[in-house]
Amino acid sequence: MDNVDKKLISILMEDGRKSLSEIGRSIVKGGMSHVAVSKRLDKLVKGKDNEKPLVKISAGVNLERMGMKILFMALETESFEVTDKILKKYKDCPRMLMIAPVTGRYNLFAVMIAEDTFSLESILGTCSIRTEEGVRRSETWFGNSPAYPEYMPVNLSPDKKHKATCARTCADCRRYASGKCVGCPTSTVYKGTIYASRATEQKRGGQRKG
Amino acid sequence: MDNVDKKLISILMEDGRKSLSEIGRSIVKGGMSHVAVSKRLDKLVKGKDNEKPLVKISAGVNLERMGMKILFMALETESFEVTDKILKKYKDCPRMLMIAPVTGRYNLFAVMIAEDTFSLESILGTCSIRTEEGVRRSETWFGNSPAYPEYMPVNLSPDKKHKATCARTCADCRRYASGKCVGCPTSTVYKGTIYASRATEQKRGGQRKG
DNA sequence: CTGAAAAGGTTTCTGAGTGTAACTGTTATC
DNA sequence: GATAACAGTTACACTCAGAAACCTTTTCAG
Repeated sequence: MDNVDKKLISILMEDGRKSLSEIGRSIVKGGMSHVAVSKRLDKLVKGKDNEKPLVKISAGVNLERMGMKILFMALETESFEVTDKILKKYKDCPRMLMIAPVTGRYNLFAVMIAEDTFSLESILGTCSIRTEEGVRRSETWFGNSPAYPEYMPVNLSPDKKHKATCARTCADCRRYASGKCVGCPTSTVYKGTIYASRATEQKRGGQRKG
Repeated sequence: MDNVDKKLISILMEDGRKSLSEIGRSIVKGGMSHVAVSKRLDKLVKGKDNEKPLVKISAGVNLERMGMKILFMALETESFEVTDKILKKYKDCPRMLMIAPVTGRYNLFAVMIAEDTFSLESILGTCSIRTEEGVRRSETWFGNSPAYPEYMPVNLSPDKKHKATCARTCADCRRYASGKCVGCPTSTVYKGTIYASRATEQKRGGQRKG
């Protein structure tokens, strides 16, 4: 990975859909052919066999405009096994923004998001990592959307075919029943409007095929 | 933003450069024309006048493959003014991964990255937020790259024309002089290989124009 | 309740963008 | 010094994507 690759990544950070030809025009003095840009990008995005690619081009969502609330969690787990189990279980949760093992007064850090502060409370008190077996203690901090980055990957259309990764059922939850929590976006009973749901089905006009 | 938009974002999260035609084929049953997909994407990515766009398509870098180390920082500042000043000053730092005001035992949270643990120590002890005026106390946690997300936006080719956002000069720093810190990626004296530098200039063969 | 405007979609057309193949010039290696 | 690997080029055929014109449904003001 040389400076040209780094410049390429830098350009694609600004606009991930910029055309190869246009990138070629601005990546080096005098320009570079779209074929050369394509070859470089392919190597970065596809990687070698049995290796994770170095780069991924992906859509991010503006958390502030979505009105998302954020939750920082520091946790102490009993063992590596517990940490591993939690990592596996929660990394596909559509509310997870970041999860990382650390060293210090705690050994696991997680950043999660929710539609509103009520749902955030539910995540915290009822259906989340903090209440997992093997978690000794935890500390949390609330916030509005972060100042940086403005855009984060959030799966707004999670698969509803499978059970929630946290293995909990909103339908049986008192918080959900009392209307204090919009529920899990992976469940069919989800009531919010941020993630895909019945509430956000298409309504306005549009010509159907034919 | 309806469920089709959410599906669109979801598809672009997997591959931000997928062609509009291909997206059209998979976004709804029976398919959708590339023109319709384009109109939707335009609205999401460009937004209305005077409004931040909802979506940004961007390149992310695999932190683990880059061997990045991570630093979680919780800080207590004296006032909103101090917090604001720090946010403005540090949000463009190429080592910043996330920075967010919070409520709780601390009122500011930051996640930063470094090439190695020595440089991480420098960030912590010498040239970073923790040592800013108006910061009462802080707590930090070290870690390797996060389990999720695998890809994060990191500006590998930061502008070297301007002064470092933190307004410090590596050339005068003892840590830098003694070889314990690779220095700031925005400076011309940067010695690391992760961000763009003289050490990562192109060397191998290549046909030049003509 | 009615008609215009807005929203969302379609088809068609055309220039711009992209993948493949063949080839050229450097650099590293044995 | 020959050779392989690497990084880039041009040429060409095919695909993609923006523009324009038009269709259908929904919303909303009067």
